[in-house]
Amino acid sequence: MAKEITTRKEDYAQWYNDLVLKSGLADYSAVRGCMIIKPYGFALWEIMRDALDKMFKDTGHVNAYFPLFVPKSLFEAEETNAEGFAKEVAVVTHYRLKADPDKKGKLIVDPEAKLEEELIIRPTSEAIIWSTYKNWIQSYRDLPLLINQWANVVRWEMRTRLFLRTAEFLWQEGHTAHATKEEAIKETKLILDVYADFVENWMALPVIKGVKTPNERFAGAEDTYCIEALMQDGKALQAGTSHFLGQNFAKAFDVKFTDKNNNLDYVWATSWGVSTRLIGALVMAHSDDDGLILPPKIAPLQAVIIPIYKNEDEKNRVDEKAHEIVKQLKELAISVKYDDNDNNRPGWKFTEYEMKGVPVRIAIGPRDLANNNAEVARRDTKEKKTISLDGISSYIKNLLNEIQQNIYNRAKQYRDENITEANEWDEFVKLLDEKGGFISAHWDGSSETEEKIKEQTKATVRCIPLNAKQEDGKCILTGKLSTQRVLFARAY
RNA sequence: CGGGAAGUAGCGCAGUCCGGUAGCGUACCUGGUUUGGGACCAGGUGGUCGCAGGUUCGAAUCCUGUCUUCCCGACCA
Repeated sequence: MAKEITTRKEDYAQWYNDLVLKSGLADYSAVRGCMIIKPYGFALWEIMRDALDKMFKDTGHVNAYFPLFVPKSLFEAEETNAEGFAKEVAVVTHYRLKADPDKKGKLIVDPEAKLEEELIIRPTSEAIIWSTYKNWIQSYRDLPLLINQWANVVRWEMRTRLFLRTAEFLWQEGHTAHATKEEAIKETKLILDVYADFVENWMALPVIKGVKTPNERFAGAEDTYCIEALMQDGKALQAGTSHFLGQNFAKAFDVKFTDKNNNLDYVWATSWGVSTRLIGALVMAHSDDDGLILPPKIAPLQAVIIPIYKNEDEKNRVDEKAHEIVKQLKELAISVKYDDNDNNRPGWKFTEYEMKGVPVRIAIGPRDLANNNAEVARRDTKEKKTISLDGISSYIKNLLNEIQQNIYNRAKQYRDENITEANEWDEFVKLLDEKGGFISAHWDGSSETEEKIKEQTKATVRCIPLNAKQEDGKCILTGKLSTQRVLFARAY
């Protein structure tokens, strides 16, 4: 049977869906817009989560956990934030069901059990966390407070898409409190660097660090920093955000501290998060028609060994060699599986592990045994080589590093080739329609202009790059003066 | 929330116009032959046709209502 995944750029959404569903990462739930992360997908998330978690801890953060339910009165305390999320929160209004008097075996919401105050299911946890921080912070000695939480959140989106936009998703959200504005801004940027480091070095996905325009800013933030990545269909994806919240939440929740000079002041805050959306980014950035391509550093399985045999005797001889290789690879901390399941034939296994994105495949059969060889295939280039069994483990260790680097280089080359400068409006529109990717152009800095550009082209300012050089120019739409280019793109 | 499409076996679909025993592919089970890129042969299991009403001797099929999902917009990480 031929592989069912077919890629055509115009059917990118369908291709992406098929890939996620068939590679064993996730399923759709019967509950609208929610996803089920399958064991393989969760293993991938665990690796990503553990790597990030370590990076947070290495930078002085600790984990905690806060409630799923947020009383409406707390939720509405920070007005900008509340209004920003109001349209997409799930609301709990009752606390009990009862038997339906009209239909046997059915239940109805008990009208007697209406809550005095509705509970919001967190779309993000600023409200519940800051109402708690109020009690935890009195003095500068309590600061900085550097807390992260791994949790699920719910945002009732009109339209959902596996991993990229689901009604419920898993993420981490950091919430920190600081004595000074400078320290809080430093924290915001530190986390941005952590995110960029993780996405580039673990996920092999190059990103652009930047600041959001006021239109795209997180509701309740003073500044939103972000990392932006480019997908293979030319659309941009926001991969992570880090917000400088100023004193907005401290004021809304009355979180004050006494400083060294005995002055009372509001604390300065940050919040930051990345979600299971990163898995979507990974799939869309690296994969091909044959399935997933996972960077070795986050692949749940880095290598797989597939035996080829015609009878028991051959199988026994292959087994012996395979177990030796497994042992050697494990000594080098390489995750490996010997798939000697007799139910599937070798060809089936080849296709299966390619679909799952396993970086390296080792095949051993009688032909190889006779020559003390194995066939080693790499997923990123699909190249196959015959390698001597002597020293094969170190060969594979090097190969994994090479694959990691190659996947990154490939993505970076593609990304760089798809950042195009535009200086005229017609050129700008043409580039968006025909080439896609990031368009680097001047913008007059006004929300109205950004809004007009979005209406006419569906493109938004993805970010104002942090490392942008200063350069005089004219706004792509209005012709007004501008001092630096910003990145536009159509985005997910 | 606006515009389109679809709900029939685990999955993918045909059948619906024109009402008359529930079909195909795949998966699954049994036996045998196979095994270097998703094997083949034979036999078999599995479905109150999304749900609720209605018309009819008879409804997957016609009518009414309803729920859900997908796609395209607006919103969003």
